[in-house]
Amino acid sequence: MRYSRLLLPTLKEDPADAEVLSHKLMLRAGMIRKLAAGIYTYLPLGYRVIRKVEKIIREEMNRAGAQEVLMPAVQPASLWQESGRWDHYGKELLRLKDRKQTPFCIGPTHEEVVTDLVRMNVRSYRELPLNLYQIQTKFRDEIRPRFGLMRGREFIMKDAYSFDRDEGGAEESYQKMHDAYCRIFERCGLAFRAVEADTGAIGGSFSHEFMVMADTGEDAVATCGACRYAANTERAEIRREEARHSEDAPEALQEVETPSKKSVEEVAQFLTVSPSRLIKTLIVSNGSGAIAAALVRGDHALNEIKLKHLLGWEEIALADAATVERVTGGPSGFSGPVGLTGLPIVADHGIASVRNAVTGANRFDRHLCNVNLNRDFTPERFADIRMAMDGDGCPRCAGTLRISRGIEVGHIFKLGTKYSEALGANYLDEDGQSRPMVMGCYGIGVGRTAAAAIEQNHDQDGICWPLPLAPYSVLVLPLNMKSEEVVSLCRSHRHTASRDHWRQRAPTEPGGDQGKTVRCGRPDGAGRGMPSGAEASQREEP
RNA sequence: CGGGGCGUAGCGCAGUCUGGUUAGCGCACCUGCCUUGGGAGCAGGGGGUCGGAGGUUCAAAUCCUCUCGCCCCGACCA
Repeated sequence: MRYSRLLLPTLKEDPADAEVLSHKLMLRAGMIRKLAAGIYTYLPLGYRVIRKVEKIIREEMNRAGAQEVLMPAVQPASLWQESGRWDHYGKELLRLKDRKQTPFCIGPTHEEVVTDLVRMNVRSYRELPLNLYQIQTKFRDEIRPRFGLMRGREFIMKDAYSFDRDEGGAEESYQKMHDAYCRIFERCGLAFRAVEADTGAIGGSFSHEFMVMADTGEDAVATCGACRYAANTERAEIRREEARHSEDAPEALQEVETPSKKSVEEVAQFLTVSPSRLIKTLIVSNGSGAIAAALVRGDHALNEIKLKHLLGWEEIALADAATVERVTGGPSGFSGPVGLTGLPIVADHGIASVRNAVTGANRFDRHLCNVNLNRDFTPERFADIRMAMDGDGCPRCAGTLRISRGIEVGHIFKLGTKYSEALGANYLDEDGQSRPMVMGCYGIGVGRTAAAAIEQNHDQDGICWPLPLAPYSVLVLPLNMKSEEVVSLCRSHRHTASRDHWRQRAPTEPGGDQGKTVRCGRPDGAGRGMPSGAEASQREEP
């Protein structure tokens, strides 16, 4: 491709609406343009990068024995009603009607469609295991699309679905995908980690996320320095420390005035105690009537997902002010466990060791001091319901957890029989018995992977693509247009140039910073992350 | 959906508070000259229904009302 013919609208300044680096650089390097919130056009350069990511994915998926298909983006509501997700998926599911008023949706994911396909066409255990994948545009009507390709509403995703005879087979399929994903992200030149994750709305029994480590990542990851344990903080377990009871003797309960001091910091400062002496009481609701109280230490944060699973709820949110007032008798900000009745109280393990604690008094501008477990209040159960923090104990070994940021570029789930049972995807085993297939599903955000590569590979001058993702591998740059020799050499090889070729042929050896870029908008292709490797000139090398 | 902010040329902005020339500036774009070993220079030029609708006024980018779009902070997720 001749550089001068390329549709490559570069910008010298950051567009005002771009926040993160990968978004800014992709816009400035002329790779993407926005059509609407979270909806982007891929320009020639950007699409080449996308295609390179896809190519790596295809090769590794095929190598792992998966077969490529392409399923419809528009899907009948009836299938989603059958799986039960029409009512549960929420507003992210873009729903529409055709001219006959039949309801449809635009696929945010394809468990329903692929399970339907398989139930109609696979009958025998002889046909299993089966793994089908596709690379396709998805639509999720995200509440807040942001950061360019990092969280779009329309986005390109590779999704794969495995079908096995039994749990053992499903675990093998899962492991194969795990390994394939590792190869894919390695080949993309990314520093990543596979971490244990929550299964979220997709459902299923366990899952791993593939995180590209980057400070701008939206997810927090807890990793152990001593063993291989790594988990999303949504899920990360915390080693239970032996409760170290303080030596302090329990003192008499005392109510104190704390005028307009609501937050932990305010109260701790006002009463001159450490935040770890406070016990936070959070009233949560499942949105359909159920409420519960959660107790965590003042210096800890509630993990709503852990609590949600513990309570067996489908949804969880902090209760609104009116609900808090109704169940505690006091305004929000002053809740406490003492005298709290009529709802389940769950306590984090961390509060077991707190003596003479400070809690809300369930009265406006009042807190209680010297609150003690079992004397003043008794939780119904203790559990791990808080967020892992830097320095917490690893649940698997004696090591310590560290928290870092990551971008979720891939997610694999072991689904079990959730969808095969709902939709009747059964097969006949060797004994002629009908059994539900055991499923897994596996996703990669293609555009997000490209964006993550930029977050991880850039310098002050622009994008430094890992070579396997670079839009072009060589930029031939004739530096002396007056020399017919130089010009004709460049012309004659511009279609066939490869890096190796140019190493042999070009009079000038590429510089030491191949694949690296110099600046956005520079005429040598720098800043778009095109390696400015080969130069043709007549100057003698020193 | 709650909270905050922004819509003026392709991009980045000024002008709006305090209504009043032909709506400006930088980059980009076009033409000519010149230049060409790292984002050239000089001269000239094109491009705006000031997000939209309604209102107030002799007069609206500017004031009022409504509306649409977009961005940021929280719950969702590849």
